[in-house]
Amino acid sequence: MLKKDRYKAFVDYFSTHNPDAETELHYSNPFELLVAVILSAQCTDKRINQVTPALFTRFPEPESLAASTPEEVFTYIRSVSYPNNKAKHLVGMAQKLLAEFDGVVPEQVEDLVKLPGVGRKTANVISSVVYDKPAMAVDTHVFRVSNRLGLTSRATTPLAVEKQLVKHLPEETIKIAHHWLILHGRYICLARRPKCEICPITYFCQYFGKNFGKPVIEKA
DNA sequence: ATCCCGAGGG
DNA sequence: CCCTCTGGAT
Repeated sequence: MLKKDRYKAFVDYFSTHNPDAETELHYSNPFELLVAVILSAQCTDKRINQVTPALFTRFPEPESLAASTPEEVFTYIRSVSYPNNKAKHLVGMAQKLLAEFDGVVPEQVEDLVKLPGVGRKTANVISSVVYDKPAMAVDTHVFRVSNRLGLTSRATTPLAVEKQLVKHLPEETIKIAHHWLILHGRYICLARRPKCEICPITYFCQYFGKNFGKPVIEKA
C-alpha cells in the first residue's frame, strides 16, 4: 500500500468514526491546560485529572503559582511522576509567564518552549489545542502508532515523526489527527501488546500487515 | 520489567 | 547521543 493511500485511509476512518476527538485532560482555561500538560509527561492523563482539581483551586492563575514555592506545589502533585522537577518547573513557568508574557499563555511554539518545563511536545499541544494552529505534538503514543501504521517510515526521533506527519496530513486534520493517534495508542495500539484482535484499522496498518496479515494456510 | 500525552542537562 | 528525574499501573 502506498503511503499516500495509507494517509487517506487513516483520515477517512477517523474523520468518520471519531470526528470529535479531543484531549482527556481536564481544564477550563489556557493556563490550566498548560499546567496539566506539563504535569502529563510520563504519566497517565487519568492520574493528572486526579491532582489538578485541588491544584487549580489553590493556584487558579499565574500570580498565585508564581508566589508559591516548589515545596508547596510538590504537596499537590506528589503522586505524579517526577514531582520534584515538575513542582520546580511549574513555579518557574508561572514566574516567567508573568515576567515576559504579561501572564498570557503565548501562542507561538518558539515562545512557549522558553517556559520552564515546556518542551516541543507541550508547546505543540498548547499551540494546537488553545490557538487552533496546525501543530503536531509527538508524544510516546503518536510516535509509536505512526510508525506502526506506516504513516511514518524510518522515523527515529519525535521531530522526524512530526515533520513527516505535518507534511503528509491535510492541514485541517493535523490538530485532530494528534488526538486520533493518542487515543488509538492509549486504548488499542498499546505499547507492549497492541490489541490487533479488536483493532478496526488493521486493513491499512503496516504493522498488522507484516505480522498477522500473511495468508492463512488451511489445514487439510 | 515496562510503560504512561517528556524535559533538562551533560 | 546519553543520563536523570522517579509515582503508579500492569
